[in-house]
Amino acid sequence: MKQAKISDAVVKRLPIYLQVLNELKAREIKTISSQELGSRLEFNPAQIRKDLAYFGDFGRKGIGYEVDYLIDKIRHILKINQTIHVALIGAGNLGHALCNYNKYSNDNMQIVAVFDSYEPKIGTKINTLTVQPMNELAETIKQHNIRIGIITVPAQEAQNVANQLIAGGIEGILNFAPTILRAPEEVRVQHADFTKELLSLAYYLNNKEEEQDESSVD
Amino acid sequence: MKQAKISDAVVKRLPIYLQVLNELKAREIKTISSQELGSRLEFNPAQIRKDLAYFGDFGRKGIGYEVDYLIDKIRHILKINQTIHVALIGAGNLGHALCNYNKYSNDNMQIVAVFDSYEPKIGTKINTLTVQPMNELAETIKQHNIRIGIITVPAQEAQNVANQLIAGGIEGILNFAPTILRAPEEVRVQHADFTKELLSLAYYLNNKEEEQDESSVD
DNA sequence: TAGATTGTTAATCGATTAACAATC
DNA sequence: TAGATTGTTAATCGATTAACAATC
Repeated sequence: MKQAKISDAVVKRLPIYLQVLNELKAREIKTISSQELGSRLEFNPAQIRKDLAYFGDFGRKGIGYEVDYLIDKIRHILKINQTIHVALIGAGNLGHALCNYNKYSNDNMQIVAVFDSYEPKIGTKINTLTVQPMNELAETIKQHNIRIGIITVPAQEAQNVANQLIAGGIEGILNFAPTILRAPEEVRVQHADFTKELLSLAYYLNNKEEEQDESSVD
Repeated sequence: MKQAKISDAVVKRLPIYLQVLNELKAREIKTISSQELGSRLEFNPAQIRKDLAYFGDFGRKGIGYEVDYLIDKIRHILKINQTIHVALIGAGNLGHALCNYNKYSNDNMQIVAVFDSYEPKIGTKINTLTVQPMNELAETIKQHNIRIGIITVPAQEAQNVANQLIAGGIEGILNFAPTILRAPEEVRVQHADFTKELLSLAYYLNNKEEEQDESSVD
């Protein structure tokens, strides 16, 4: 265990490990080696061992990692052993989708409040939650000890919403709007913009390795 | 212009550049330097110049980059000057959200068919599209020259859907299901799993730099 | 014990950044 | 011309991988 500063690359991989481990658990596999975990993920086994070793000695030489134990450790590292309260701003289709995801996932992120600025939506229900007006945001954040805000409003409104979240004392933002948000350093902003994923996917369509063509761009 | 092989890191940044450039264009800014683009994105200017220079000499010394011209070039690189046909599998809330996004975005990705395996959904409409049964997938891919498939089904069904897409001759998959998909090398799979983003966000909540605590994990 | 696999150090690889000649 | 900014080379930094002693 070192607890130097952990690189973003490592942190990004932890949820991936967790995902596979959960699948292994569901299949009642008790133990896994970095070798095998690596082959499932197409990751280098040494990388996996190194990533995990940043946080502790979770494995056993000659044996590997115990699935249940490792799940628990990673959940602990990611803070999802404790429940984290989340607010969602933007009660559109995407907002609905996220609320549903929420129901089924077994991590302890919980959307506890939904907001929208569009008058007719206020007071409507999403599952058990009632859509609230934006002017209740700051108060609700305090009341429910909300630490993360998810932004699912159109791009033009996103910065404004972000500002309100920040003013309300939020610690992290997951932004689905296709725009760059400005935020103070102490507020972590994560961009979950699938249009970017889709566009970079497009790049690879005609660029399958050797068939690259000097003149293609120009 | 070199056209060696371009690293994933570079390709990931192109859509980000495009996004900012589009915003600049909307504000009728004609020209931008790597310096200023960098300050908006908190990217290093040299990195931006280098990224762009992989694809051509798009800038002008002493001046910077012409916004319109650069947009056009990046769109070209990403292949979104041409329309790319997309199929969406899974007509839930997330599927609906993506179909709507589609309407508003100005890139030429177009969802031209929607599929679902759940009987009652088949024949219902999402905007102008009619939800089709899975057994029409392969045929429709060919008919409409569909190159990308978006998977928005539950995790347990995702691999099965992916297999059908692959069998149908798809070139790229954008997977929203929180599971690892197996696919042959020539099919590019991009994971757009926001649960992972959310989880890594959680990590940073209590780990704000110096307040890190040796004993916290153990 | 012999075989397997970890945790970790050292070597490699690749990506980012600094610096600067070229030039608009 | 003088000032600005590119494209690109060289230097730096960081992340990945190989290798192996420790040990279950």
